[in-house]
Amino acid sequence: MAAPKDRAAAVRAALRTLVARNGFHGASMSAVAAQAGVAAGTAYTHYASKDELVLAAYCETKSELNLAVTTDADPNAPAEQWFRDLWLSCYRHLRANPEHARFLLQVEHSPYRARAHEAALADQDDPLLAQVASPDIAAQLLALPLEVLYELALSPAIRLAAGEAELTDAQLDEIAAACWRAVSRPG
Amino acid sequence: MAAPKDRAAAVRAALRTLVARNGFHGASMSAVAAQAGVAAGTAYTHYASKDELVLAAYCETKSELNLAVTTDADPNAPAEQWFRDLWLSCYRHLRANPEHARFLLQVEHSPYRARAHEAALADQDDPLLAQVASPDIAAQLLALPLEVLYELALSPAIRLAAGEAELTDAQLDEIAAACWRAVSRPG
DNA sequence: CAAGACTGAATGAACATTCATTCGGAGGTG
DNA sequence: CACCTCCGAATGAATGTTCATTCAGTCTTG
Repeated sequence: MAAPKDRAAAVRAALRTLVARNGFHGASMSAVAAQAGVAAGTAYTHYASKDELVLAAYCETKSELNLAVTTDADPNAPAEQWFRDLWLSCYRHLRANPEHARFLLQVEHSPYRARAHEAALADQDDPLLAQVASPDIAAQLLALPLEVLYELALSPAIRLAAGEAELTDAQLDEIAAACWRAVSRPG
Repeated sequence: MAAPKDRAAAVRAALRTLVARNGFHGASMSAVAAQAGVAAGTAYTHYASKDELVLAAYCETKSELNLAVTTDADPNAPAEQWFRDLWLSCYRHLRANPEHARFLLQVEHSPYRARAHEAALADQDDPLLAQVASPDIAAQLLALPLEVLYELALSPAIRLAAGEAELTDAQLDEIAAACWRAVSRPG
């Protein structure tokens, strides 16, 4: 858009913006190209198809989130504090970029879901998985499938960041604590 | 489909099935009509547009869920038990009808979201809201916006029901308890 | 037989994708 | 330095397809 430098990145960002705002319906390739400030054909010099572009934008978005989250949380800290920092930085990163949150949710509930997860795994392994597997932390978590723990713990952060509600710092601390109460062994 | 009685209902069900399976992309009006076993024009005898059909199918799906859930949970029981029954019946109803779960999620993360909520409110008031507002129960919940409590408590039931993972009864009890731990006042 | 439900081919708009063409600059040549 | 030649990125009008919606006519039912 501004910098005529990386047009592929501009196209990815434009797709993310339009999908977040108007859904896949409202994100035709010509609308995406217009939003990116390039010609209709340009997207196809970088991505073979719309599907490929969607997957690339998903991987980029997810990897930015991973970066934000793993930068802020110290896996050697006590598990409860590690989780709190993780949760809050996930929420804050997405609240600062609500389009990212809404795009992620939309892809993850669409038929792209399976292919997107596959592509994201191929793109980079999830650094979060490694941290969760560490003995200190694993010992304090419920013995449930990772998918379930994810739904209880981190997924609320994404959905709340995508929502309209404005939450105070105190509320966020309370919610992060609530998620920790959900996934950690009681007592 | 089976009964040639209520074609409007058949069309709603067909839309739900196709959207759940293939997303809004894969649910063209002609595909929906074919799935419902009627002609392309027939849907328009009952609904003025595709949007109207989507909203009607959403309202129907949501109201069936409401019915299942409020039948099983006794608002006069102790709050913890009330919640457990509520959570489990929500999960079980949707697990028995995974297309309902996937359809709901897909609508709620699409640009239909706002209009769908509006339509569902107009269609019938949410009996859950009344129960949550009752003093016995409200006193034991965290003082957070309802939207937040919903994300922490009931939303995981829907998403887990939409997922592929098979969960045992013991795991379900554990997860329902985890959600209750999240939204109830600790101590 | 009247009124409505139903049909499915027809319509025009919108879409993803293609491709003949243009553009800008890197490198070679005199 | 001026000039020419390439080359891949970028363009945007054109293409063929698919879609939501319509409607003239057929069938059902009371």
